[in-house]
Amino acid sequence: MLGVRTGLPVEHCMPVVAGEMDLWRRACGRCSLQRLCLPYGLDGSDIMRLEQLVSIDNPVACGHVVFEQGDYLSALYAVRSGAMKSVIIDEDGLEQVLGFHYPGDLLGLDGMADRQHHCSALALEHSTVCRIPFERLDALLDELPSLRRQLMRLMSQALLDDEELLMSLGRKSSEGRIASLLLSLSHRRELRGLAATPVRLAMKRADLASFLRMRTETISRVLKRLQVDGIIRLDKRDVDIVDPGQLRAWAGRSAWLADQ
Amino acid sequence: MLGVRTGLPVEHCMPVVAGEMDLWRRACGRCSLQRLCLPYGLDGSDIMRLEQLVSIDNPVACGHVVFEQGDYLSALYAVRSGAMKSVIIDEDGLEQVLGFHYPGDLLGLDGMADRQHHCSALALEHSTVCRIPFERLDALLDELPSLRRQLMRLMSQALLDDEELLMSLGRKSSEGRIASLLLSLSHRRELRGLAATPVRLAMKRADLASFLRMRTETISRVLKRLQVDGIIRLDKRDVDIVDPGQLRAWAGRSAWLADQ
DNA sequence: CGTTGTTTTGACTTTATTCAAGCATGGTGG
DNA sequence: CCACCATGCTTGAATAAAGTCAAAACAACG
Repeated sequence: MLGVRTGLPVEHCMPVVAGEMDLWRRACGRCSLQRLCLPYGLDGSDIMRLEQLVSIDNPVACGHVVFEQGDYLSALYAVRSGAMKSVIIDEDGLEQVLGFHYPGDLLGLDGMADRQHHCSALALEHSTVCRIPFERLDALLDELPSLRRQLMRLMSQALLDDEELLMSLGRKSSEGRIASLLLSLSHRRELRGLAATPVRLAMKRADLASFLRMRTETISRVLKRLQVDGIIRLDKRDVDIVDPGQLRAWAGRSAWLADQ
Repeated sequence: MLGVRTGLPVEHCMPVVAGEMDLWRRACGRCSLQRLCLPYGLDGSDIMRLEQLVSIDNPVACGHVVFEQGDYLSALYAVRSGAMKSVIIDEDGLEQVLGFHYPGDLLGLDGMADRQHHCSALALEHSTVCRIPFERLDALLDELPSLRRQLMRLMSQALLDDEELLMSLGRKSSEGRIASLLLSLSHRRELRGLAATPVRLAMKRADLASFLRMRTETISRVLKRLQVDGIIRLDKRDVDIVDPGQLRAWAGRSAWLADQ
């Protein structure tokens, strides 16, 4: 049903649960993304209480926003299907991509400190999100220790992810950065029960460039080089990882020597 | 007392409370860093309960570690005086600096997900830290909603800080990155009630280089350029910000143009 | 089927890195 | 107390990697 509704290819419909009419409110308990998302670690009755706050928003069309930088943070969001990016627009109006987000990822965590969104989240393709009203979540956190723990785990994990990004941006050549990104996208597919290898890039080259701090031309050239070397096979936005070993070698190879 | 004990210049002794003998256990309630740290937002009796877990560790000598990458996360730490850096050592043994930390900053947040430290924290100068045993903190979080909220605020803020760093690494020329860092260090001084301008760099050039993803030679050259332009005055590790306006201009100036 | 937006390619330039010395500084032991 | 060594910092010249600009090729969409 939802699958039909969203009209997405099968791999983007992971969180769909078949059956009843009003599954909107009871989505978490049956959602296949549970273990990546807020419900992980909760027992049955706790999940039911969580479900009572969560609502599934209207689908978001490609290019449309879920929330905007500067918005009052009235809710957190979880990606349910599709793919999103988070961006910051600076004073000069330039866009910086901060991350790409897939089903199960929580959005808005960076705005909890001052109840304000510091980045915008927008869909890279037709997507759906779950809305988790913040006030009610905040109240529930004091009642359900396991929910509190899981949210903190997710925040801690987000910090870790940022560190990993910082690491790869810091030490790697442009091929290394692209290699890292491709491996990361591939790994995220595996976490969601999908095949590791044909990775579809939902974002355009300019988004990749912004995220990896390079120019679109460089992205293009590096992808080409990786293809020529027989490491990937590239067809528009579909990347087939032919030689994961060599890709990992690139990702691990530090561009610079140590200083100390 | 503590001030004498640590033998630090006055500005590094911010959290010191004068008077009684065993103030170790009652430090939070009187600590001048309260509003930057865990106790913020707690009422008197809650602070007392927090204090019961917090202990002040032995001073850490310059270059020594508080915890090491890979260690079991038995506690979080708060910087009490001095300055620290957090680093990750990768497979090849190369060190990447992830951040610099000042009194009131919480360390170890990125390891809460899997109860394991993912980076090492070491002192850049003689420093003291407060130790917050994780098990007991975790238990207390379920009892004190305001503590739970403050910890989440701090984690959210840490995410925001990472985003800001990613922004500046992404868009700025090498002068811009150094300008951003100097302004950030200066701002942190202000947050702690110190004068904005003479900023002392507790870290060596190699640390700055690793953090800002450049080479020590480049750091050297850029600092020189900023001095020649009359924006800063540099004396070894002391930086006097002569023209904050121009420094901000550099920090804000994007190195690259937008794409689309 | 033309208009628009995205991606690729090529020639050229800039910027930061690399390599190689040289200069301070601070601590140690003779 | 001073020579000496280790460490950290600076400087200069050559190099390479990635950025810029311009244009063409390609895909998508109405």
